Amino acid sequence: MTRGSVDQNFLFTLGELYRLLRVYADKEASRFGITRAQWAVLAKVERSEGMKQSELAELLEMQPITLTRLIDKLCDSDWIERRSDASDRRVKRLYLKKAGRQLLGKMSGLKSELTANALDGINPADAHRLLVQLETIKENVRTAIQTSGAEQARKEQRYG
Amino acid sequence: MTRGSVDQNFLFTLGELYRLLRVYADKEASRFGITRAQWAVLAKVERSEGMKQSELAELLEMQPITLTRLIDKLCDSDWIERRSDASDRRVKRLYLKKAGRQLLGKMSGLKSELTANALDGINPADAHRLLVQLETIKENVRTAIQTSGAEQARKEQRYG
DNA sequence: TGAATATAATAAGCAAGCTTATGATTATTT
DNA sequence: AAATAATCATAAGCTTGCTTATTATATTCA
Repeated sequence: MTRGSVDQNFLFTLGELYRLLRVYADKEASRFGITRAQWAVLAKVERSEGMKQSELAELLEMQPITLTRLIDKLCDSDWIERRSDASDRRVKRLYLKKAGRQLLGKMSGLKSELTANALDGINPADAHRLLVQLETIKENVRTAIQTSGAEQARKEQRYG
Repeated sequence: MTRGSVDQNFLFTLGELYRLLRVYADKEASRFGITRAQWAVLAKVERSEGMKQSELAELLEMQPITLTRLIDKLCDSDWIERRSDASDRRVKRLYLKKAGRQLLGKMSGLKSELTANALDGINPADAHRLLVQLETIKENVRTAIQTSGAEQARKEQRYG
């Protein structure tokens, strides 16, 4: 099998899968009164409480302002809270509140269920390899974005 | 390696990768005056000209109205055209125009380049397997969405 | 010290998804 | 034949991404 056939599909297939998965996860998560996007943020906060918003945005590969608005909603629902940093008054640090911790507890089974349904028919070893490959690709794309940005800057400097 | 570790990551990792890939592809596609979303539509039209909008929306896993707006832009740019169906006057069928065909020609190298950069370090056999797995997962999720919808309807009928 | 620069969070406005609703047309049923 | 249901494209309004700009605060360095 050549790379040609992959060329034709990888980029767009991933987009289509993402759309489906979003619909699916949103639908299931809505039973808990939360969206998939908010859930992703809440789950990351659980894994590393006390982070700055800017750090969290980087972990989630999203822009700070995008995160700000998601956090607004999580705070409105009393699942997390912003606490001002003592030594740097620009910074807000994020902490789970009791209701947030309880919600995550209730939702832990859902994530397993969604993942299991999505990966149905793929054996655990393959599933693991798949995940590793997705992480590799993430890293590649991150690098490519930086490289193409640098390329751009270089050209602008030369020709601008 | 157990499925547990995959549980913790698959769902959200895919979302993060999608976001990165979107930024990357949009950035590169913008050199051609097109967005990633429009490009995906244009490429599908190329592969099967004469499709109805509703068929295309299904192929792209997107809502008809979402597609309508993307098509509006592709038509504005004179890359494709809507032609009314002779036997069913509700239907519009989509055809590439000359400029669209030319644009796709110019962009064919870009798709290969983006894919190659993203899949750097993954050998062709693995890349192929990855793509097959993504298609499997797409099918699984499509099924899961339908199933959970049916489940819902059944419950509503029973308890509503 | 004080001015320039960098950083954290937010804001405003655009893009492209979604759901729900509507009008036009076609298909089906009675 | 008429009534009912289904389908196609579109519309309006919401969400969650993005970019670019603003405000407050920290840091650097001359």
